[in-house]
Formats: sequence, structure tokens, C-alpha cells
Amino acid sequence: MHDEQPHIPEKFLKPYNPAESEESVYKQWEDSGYFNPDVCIEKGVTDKDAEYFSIVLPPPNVTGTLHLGHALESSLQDTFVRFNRMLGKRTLWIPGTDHAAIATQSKVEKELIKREKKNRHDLGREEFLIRVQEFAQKSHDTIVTQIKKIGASLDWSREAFTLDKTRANAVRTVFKNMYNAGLIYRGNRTVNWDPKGQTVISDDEIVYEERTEKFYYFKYGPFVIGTARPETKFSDKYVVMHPDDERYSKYTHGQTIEVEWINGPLTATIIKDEASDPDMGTGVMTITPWHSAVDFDIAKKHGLEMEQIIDQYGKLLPIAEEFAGMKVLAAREKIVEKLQEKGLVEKIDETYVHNVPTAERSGGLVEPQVMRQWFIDVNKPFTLPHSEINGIASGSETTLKEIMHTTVTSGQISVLPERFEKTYHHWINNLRDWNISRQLWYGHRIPVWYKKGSNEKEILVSPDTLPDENWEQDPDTLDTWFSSGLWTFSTLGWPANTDDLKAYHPTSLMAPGYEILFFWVARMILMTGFNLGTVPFKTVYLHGMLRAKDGRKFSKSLNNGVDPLEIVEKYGADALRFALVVGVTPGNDMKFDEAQVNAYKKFANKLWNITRFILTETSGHDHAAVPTLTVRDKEVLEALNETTAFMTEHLKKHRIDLAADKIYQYLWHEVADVILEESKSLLKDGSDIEKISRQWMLYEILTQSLKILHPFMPFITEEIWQSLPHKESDMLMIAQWPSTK
RNA sequence: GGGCGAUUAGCUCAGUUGGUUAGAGCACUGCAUUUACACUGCAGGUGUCGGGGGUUCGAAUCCCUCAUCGCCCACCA
Repeated sequence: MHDEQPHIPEKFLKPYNPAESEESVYKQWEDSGYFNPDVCIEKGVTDKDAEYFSIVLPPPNVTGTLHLGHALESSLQDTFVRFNRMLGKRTLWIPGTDHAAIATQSKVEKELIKREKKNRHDLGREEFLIRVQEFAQKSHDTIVTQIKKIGASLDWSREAFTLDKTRANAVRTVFKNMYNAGLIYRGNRTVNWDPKGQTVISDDEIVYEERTEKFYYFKYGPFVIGTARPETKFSDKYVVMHPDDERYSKYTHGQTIEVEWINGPLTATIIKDEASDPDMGTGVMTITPWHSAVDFDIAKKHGLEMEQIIDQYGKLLPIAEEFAGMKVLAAREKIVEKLQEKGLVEKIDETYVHNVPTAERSGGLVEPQVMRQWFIDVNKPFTLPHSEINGIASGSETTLKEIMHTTVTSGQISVLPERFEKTYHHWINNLRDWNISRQLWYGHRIPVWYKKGSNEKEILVSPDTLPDENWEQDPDTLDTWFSSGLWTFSTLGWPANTDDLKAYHPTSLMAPGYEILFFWVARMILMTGFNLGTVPFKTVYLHGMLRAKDGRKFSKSLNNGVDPLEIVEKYGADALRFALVVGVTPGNDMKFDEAQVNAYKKFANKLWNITRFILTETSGHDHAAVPTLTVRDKEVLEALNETTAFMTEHLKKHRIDLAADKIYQYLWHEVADVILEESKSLLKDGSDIEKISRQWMLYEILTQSLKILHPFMPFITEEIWQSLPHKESDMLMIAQWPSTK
């Protein structure tokens, strides 16, 4: 008899349980090989001449585990990737991790001190590196597991690591090319020395900390000078004033005067220079070229002497006489005491608020030092032999700064949101030569060898390994951003001219957080411009930061971190993805609220039950035969297509949040609340024509909705898809995005 | 010191080029129902759209100004 319950898969009779299906669904995807575009072409899923869509995953640091911010980033990218794959594009998303030299090394060092009370020197370079690699491997494995849990459709067969062999080759090749072009040089310049981490760091690795300190005014001969750092002042023997400052017109440039100073009398020389601001304090300053970049420039300009006052451990050198060997801050008070005794203190401002430079990773107080380090010259003109950059012709002369500016101003790279272009250009304008050497052990060793006994005069720059025993490699390593700057093309096999490189570069989209615009995005543009004469990506989507519900940052010290896996377990990956993506707009921070995730878990269940209803009501119907649709069903079809069109449009415009909200509204409040409700009576009491029309329509709604929801909620949609009696493909992930004419 | 962003319902946020009675989710209140779905349905309500001024037939939207919060940049000796 026909009164029996129609047969639908049993799982639909109970609520949707993500834990039961997510793992097996991901495994099916992986086993299918469809994450790899080559497989898609091979199996006829993708046309080999199809337009490409490529993303390289911003490589997470191998410093531990991923947090919710990474989940946001993965969800965001995966949604775009799945959308484009369904559009029929040759779609490649490359996974990888970053060795993150300084971050990883300092993490391991801290652990080492804590657990074994040893520092890296106790272990020695070789042993220490083994420890770091072990740690990195463990982090890597955790990270990969986490990324898979989110459902990211990455092509794992192409996985890369910034410190693996292929990437090392790319790094050395770039170094050599830039060295030969004269852009990489070794020189004595003011650098940021971190006495705690015992390495130099770049300007971008400095975090300014606001502190209230004392500001001192000292009598210096006939002048009064101000300083917050008396401990640097021992050998200040140049007095600088503006040439047009009438107060000091009686002094002439080069004139010497005798002054009584910290450790006795001193011959000071008058320097007239525009660098001195007449409106600042007394308009007179003394300079400490060794420990200040500005002072260094003045000294260089006038050919003045420079002396080091503070050593690499932050202690005063013998030049400080009785204060020698003292730590900087301890010496400060004592020096002021002495000056007070000598009657040289004019006044002390007790509440001077200023920004103190500290090292991002170690927290050490950064001391400017003149040191011999490796740099990339960002202003030096060079010839770009081959250029695909709009506005820079092949064979023409350009600079790295120009490349960074032009690629963005020409629109070849579009930045989302656009407002970040302004800060980007501003940063470039103020950019100084990039200090790329680090006194760290973990990282790419600088590919430079010095001939033993040659006093470092004979240099060999080579992408290969050690030539012979007569040569010694530079002990330093490269800034971690040097290798990540190559990421879009090193992951594709460069410097070899691989098929991948030809097929997928420039990449289509890059989706990092805005906080690494300078660190990374700008460096990728620089590196790609120089090495390939093109751009690394066409669009940069800068997502905002994910914050805790109270608006504060997620951080270790606040102990308010949320483990993405816990959330996945509790609500399912789809719910988490949806919650993250529905609130994300380019450049704006968002707050994470677990209640939202729960709401989307309910949404997943709603879909589950919509499916149950539709499968029950359409049991046995043949979807291939399109019936004559009723007027009402034509309307319903129209609304479905409108929804699809809206989503297509907004996904193309990167308004993922609006697209997500749309499908939510549609499925819940239109399909479930209206269409399903009216179907109940219609399917019971309607005419055969009405019934057949509606059955066809319901099934159509289900299949099309699954498709357009799939990029957002890949697991449940795939799970349902595979239970459908009629479907165009075995897997939803390779089904065709519905077209709406 | 320079720059940027935010300010819309109790909370989290949409609101596309200025155009009807300003929208969602969560939370809340009332009612209903054993139903495709209790991970449910229906109903309900609150907004001087941060303040002030201006442009306009019309402003949450454009301009000016102020305020609060947040972020980024910077070599005040």
C-alpha cells in the first residue's frame, strides 16, 4: 500500500550530527584528488583551458597551534576557492607553513630555559637547531590537522615550507640576483639592536611602548640641551643648531668651545644643520651618532667622529669611565646625580611621556647601534630586464620603491579595502633600506662565503653550498620575511620555470590580515617585482582581526584564547565557518561570539530537516522530466534564481558576508517558513498538476541551495548531496555553480 | 605630531551609487504545537542612526565641526 513511510536515509530521522560526518567527508574529498586541479582536468571535471583561480595560503608560523583568527582566514579563503572551483575554473590553493625564524627560535629558547635552564649557546648551534626542527615539525603536524578540520580544500600534494629545499634554493637565487644587481649590500649603518634577543631586528619588528620617564635639561657650556637618555651623552662633542636660528647667530659652524661635561672638560664643535628644529626645546642639541639614526646621518653629512658608548649587552663601555660596565638604566640615575653635584642640571621634567622602542619578540629594549649588516637598498636604480608591470617598461630603470608604488597605483593590484592603499604608500615613502641579516640560528643562512684569512675581503655569493674548506659561510641568517616574500612564486617551483608557475602566477587572491600589510604584502610585491617583473597577486583581501567578545585581543597573557577545535567539536566546522564569515568585511575587526556559532549550528540542522521534508515528499519522483510549472512555482523558481544571482554577484565582489546572510535568510525564512509550509496542504489536497510541479520545484530548490551554500558549509551540504537520489555529480564540491541568465 | 577607522535596537553587526513606514542574528516577552525540524512555529517591542551645523524636494548615507573609543605610523634631540 501507499500509506507506508517513503524510504529516506535513516540519518535524516535524527538531528544533524557534524561529528559523525565531517571526518569521513573530508577523507572522501582528499581521496578523490579533486583538491588538485591536475586531477580535475584529468577526470574531465575541469576544462584544461579554463580560466585559473589560485591562492597561496598565508603560511601559519610553526610556533604552536592555530587560533580562531586562522580559522577565519581559512574559512574565508576556502569559501572563495570552492566558489571558483564550482564556477569551473582551474582552481589551486596551495598550503604551507612558515619557519618564522625569530618567532620560532625565541619560543624554543624560552622553553629551553624554562625546562632545562639552558640557553642556545649551552647546546651549540647544531644541537639547538635539531631541537627547533623537532618543535617545528610538531607544530606543523598540529596545524595541518587543524586546517583540515575546518574543511579547507587545499592541494596537499603541493604543500610547501618556507625552509624546505625548494624554497631554500629560491632564497639563495634571489639573494644572488639582488646582490649582483647591487641591491643587496653589506654596510655599516644604524640598526636596531635587541640586547635581550642578541640580534638586530628590522624597523617593523619594533613595538613602541608608551612610558612616562624623566626628561633632563643639562647645562652644556653656554647652552642648555635636553635629553631623556643621559647615559648616551659621554662623548657628545658636537653641538647642533639650525643655521637660521638668530639666538645662536654669534656661533659659527666649526667653531670650538670648551665645556665642562660628565667626566671633565671637553672640546665641543659647533655644527650648523637644518636637522635641528629651532622650535624644539632650546633649539640646540648634542648628538650621539653611534646610538641614533638621525645623529648618524648628521655625523655622516659633516664627516664627524663617532664613538660607541653602549655594548651589545646594554652596558656602558670604558668611555664612560667610572660608569663603565653598568647597565644603561642603572647608570642613568648615577650620571644625573653626578651632573647635579657639578651643578650642570638645569631642570628635570618628571612626567615626560614618550615611546620607547622594544623588540616585538623578546621584549628587549632596543638600542640603536652602528653595525655591519646586510641590507636591501630600496632606492637604488636598477634595470628590470623583463617587466609585466603596468607603467614600468621592460629594460627600463626603476627602483624597488617604484615597483611597490606603481603596481598598486596602476590598479594592477587591487587592495581591499581601498583605504589601506594610503597607509601602504605612506609606509613606502618612509621606508629605509631593509636590514635582512639576523644573528639567529634558525633560518636561511646567508649564502655568502668569505675566504679564510682574507679579512673578509674576498666574497663569494652563491646559491650552492660550501665551495671548499678555504671558504667560510657568513654565520648570520636572513630575516624571515625574506623567504616569505617569495611565497607566491617559490611555492610554484621558481626558479625553475615550472608548469605551475606558468599556469598559476600571478595568483588571483591573497587574504591575509591587515596587520601584515607591511611585513609581508609589501615585501611580496617588492620581491615579485624584482625577480619576476610582475605582481604576486591581483587582489589583496585584508581581513580584520578577530577579537574576543569583550572587544579585547585574543592573547596568551589574557588567557582568553579559544581553541578552534573545541568549537568545531561542539558545533561543527560548518557552523564555525558560517559564524566567522557572515560577520567579516574587508579591513574591519570582528568580535567572536560563541552564541552566533550556536545559531548557525541550528541553521545546519534546519537545512537537515528541510532535506528530510523534501526527500520524503518527492520520494520516487523523476527529476529529469521537467513538468509544466504552476504560476506559483514559476514565482518560486524566480526567487531561487534571484538568490543565486545575488550570491554570485556578491561573492565575485568579495562581499562574502552579504552572500552568507542571503542564503541564510532564503533557506530559513523563505524555503522553510513559506514554501515548505504551503507545500504541506498543496501536496495533500492539490491537483496532480500542482503536485507534480511542486515536487519538481522542491527538489530543484534543494539541489540548487546545496550548491550555493556549499562554499560556506561544505560538510553538511556534501553529506546531504551524497544522499540524493538524483544528482549531476558524485561530489558536490565539483558540481557546477548554477548559472542565472 | 601625522594618518585611518568606528559610533545604527539590550548585545553583535548590515544598510551598495542620498529615495517609501531604518533591517538581520542573538537575547528578551507572550502564545502555540508533537510537527520536516524543540537545534520548532507565530506574534511582539524598543532606535532623537554619537552631538551640533550645512547642502537637498528628500540625509543613517554627501560636506563642515565637535566628542568618545580603537588602530597604525613617526629618528622630539
